[in-house]
Amino acid sequence: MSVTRERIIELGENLILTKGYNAFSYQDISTELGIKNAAVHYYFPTKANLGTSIVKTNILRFEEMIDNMHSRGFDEWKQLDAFIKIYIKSNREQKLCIFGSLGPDFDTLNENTQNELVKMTELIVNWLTEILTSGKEKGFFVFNEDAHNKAAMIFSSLVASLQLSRIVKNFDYKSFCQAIQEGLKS
Amino acid sequence: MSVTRERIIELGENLILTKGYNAFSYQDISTELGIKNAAVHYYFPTKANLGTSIVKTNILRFEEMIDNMHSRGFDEWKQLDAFIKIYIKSNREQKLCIFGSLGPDFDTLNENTQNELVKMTELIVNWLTEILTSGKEKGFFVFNEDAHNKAAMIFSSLVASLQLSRIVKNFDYKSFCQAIQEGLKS
DNA sequence: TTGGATACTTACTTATTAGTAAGTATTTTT
DNA sequence: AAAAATACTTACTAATAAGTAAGTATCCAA
Repeated sequence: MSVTRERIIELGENLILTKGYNAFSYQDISTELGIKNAAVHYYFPTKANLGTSIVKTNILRFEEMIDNMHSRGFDEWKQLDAFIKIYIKSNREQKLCIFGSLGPDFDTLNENTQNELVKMTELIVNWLTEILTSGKEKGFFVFNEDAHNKAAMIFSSLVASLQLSRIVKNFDYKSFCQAIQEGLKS
Repeated sequence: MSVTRERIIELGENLILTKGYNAFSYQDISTELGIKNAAVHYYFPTKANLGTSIVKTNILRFEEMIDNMHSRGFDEWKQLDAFIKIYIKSNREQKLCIFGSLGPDFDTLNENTQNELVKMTELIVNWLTEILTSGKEKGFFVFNEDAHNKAAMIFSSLVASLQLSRIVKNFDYKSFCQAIQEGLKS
């Protein structure tokens, strides 16, 4: 596939994660890549196409990560840890996650982009619910809440704390993530 | 104070909570109020002025709620419950909260709006930290995490789950909030 | 070597945006 | 009754947005 196409997706994603979907323009992308506005439209006729492709890329990336962890035989702790490490990296790079960025703009998104975002979100929450359930069965995790609620709690915590971390000074993101993990022990 | 001015703030806030800051325009407001574009600029010369006023209004509203709860002698459980009820109401109205809406757009906001948003966020998180701390001392709440992290966890959970609720079908927001409260018991 | 696919650029259009200057009607104050 | 403040409207401007039609250069395959 085209290098330019991939760079547009990468840059578009970064723009969504920093400025938000409705604040970035094709001009932002074309200027950064040293190409013209119309060249971006050549690959992605509409902004909705680009948005949808970015979410689809995130879905693929997540599915690959899960496959990878399964083939490496990661246990529930290791899987949760790998997931949390994604957020620690995002925080280090001063970025939000794709759900936290696109979520608030949901109503303004194209139907296809909305559908992909729903798919991605359900994929993540269902996966989290599953590893919490099996991890609890194996005695790894201890919690009283319904597994789906617990998954939603952990996911929500990670998502919104990326925003908290940008806004509240001296917010210790790593310590926060450790607290989430500690909370699953006793 | 002017009725129109207050209606602009109210409508502006609703637009932020549903479409997001960068997706709403003065036209949206003027059309809805049956006035002209320039009339909105008469009260709020720039969009940044309006944004800042909306956040300031939220700060005042929150401070009034705290004062009110103190004068009514609310204990820590009742205070937390009142706070959570705000979110349950927002969810019922299919709205996000002001932090969850403006947070992702932080970098695109005017400096004054940013400062007010920081103020509001610290106000909420510090208040939550305080009632968690005193509630734990009194034996009301049980948790092992650092109080500040626990406050950030509860706040983040409430914020991002409003987004989850709009996106994941059959998400039971009330049950989710109950799980948060149950988690503070044993 | 020629036809077509690929990867763009040039040069637009149309719509929407935030914002403003100047004017007007109404109410309030002096 | 006159002056001034209030609450707008009219009529714009300048910038930026998404999007498009038509053209060009390069490369690859038949």
